Amino acid sequence: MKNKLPPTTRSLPIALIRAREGVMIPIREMLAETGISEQQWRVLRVLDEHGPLDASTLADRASLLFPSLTRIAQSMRKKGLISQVQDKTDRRRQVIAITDAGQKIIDDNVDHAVQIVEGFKVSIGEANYEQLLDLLSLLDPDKSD
Amino acid sequence: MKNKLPPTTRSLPIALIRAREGVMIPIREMLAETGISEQQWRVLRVLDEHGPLDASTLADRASLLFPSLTRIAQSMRKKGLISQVQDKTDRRRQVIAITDAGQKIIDDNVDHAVQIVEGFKVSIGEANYEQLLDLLSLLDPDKSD
DNA sequence: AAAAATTCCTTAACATGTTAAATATTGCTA
DNA sequence: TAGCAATATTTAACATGTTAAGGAATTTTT
Repeated sequence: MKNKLPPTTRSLPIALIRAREGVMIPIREMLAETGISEQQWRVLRVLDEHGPLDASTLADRASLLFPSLTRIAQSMRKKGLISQVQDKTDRRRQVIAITDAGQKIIDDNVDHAVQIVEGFKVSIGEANYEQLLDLLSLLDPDKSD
Repeated sequence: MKNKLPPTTRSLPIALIRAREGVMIPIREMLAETGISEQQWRVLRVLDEHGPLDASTLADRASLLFPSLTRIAQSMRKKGLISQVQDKTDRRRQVIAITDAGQKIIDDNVDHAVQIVEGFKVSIGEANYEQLLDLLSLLDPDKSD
């Protein structure tokens, strides 16, 4: 009656959690010094990459659920890391942009972040690294799937 | 000054989150019918697989942080899915075991769960599936790393 | 143009993630 | 054996994940 399922050590959801734990260790170390969370870092990176965005698009690109983004945006506004203004043509939309203070956090940590990424490539091998990203994207619900 | 970092679409932490989202969709559907959470399902599966365990080992194998397990175990006890007794030789330890009611949830859903796993293998290819698990284990902090 | 449906965002409520502090038990050491 | 360190678990506090409900603005329908 047992053993129909793969052992938990070979379970895809658990493997994804564990891999994420491993990946986040050095990143958390970096962010601890800056005083922002991993999610806030993602918001800043997406805004840096794409420029001002409406909240929906931002949440989507930063892989945050909408209610989470609402709260995170509130605290980031208080810290002065982002600005948020109503869109003039569609007043339902909130347009969020990175501020100078937010940009400074990105700039101050880019080198360190690049170093961390390089560390992963060295640790598991560049080819494995790229292939892992390819395989993961196969599971991404927003892509071909 | 930009573009030192990979684009967020090619970021390993974000790719791991998105992949997990995709993987969890059919599993959440299954669990919604049973009334237990994804974490509670992991606890049941680990207990089914290994038998009674002390809380530390259980948390480790279910990839849960200790405080999370404490709360989850409380609610699972209330539901009658697990039992929890003090270890007699070391009264600091709490030994947690699956109950008949908990076992029934596993038994009632094994076939569905197996189907979901098969779905992933078909969707991305069996070889890719196995290789993905191998690559993910390279990032697991509790393993070789 | 008024009513209904849709879209975008916020709020609410509860579970979990995360870090730190507190508690209880055991083991070690002077 | 009294006292201190180490271990196992719980509790606390706050951020985030998750689902559902609510509110405001826009679009669609009639």
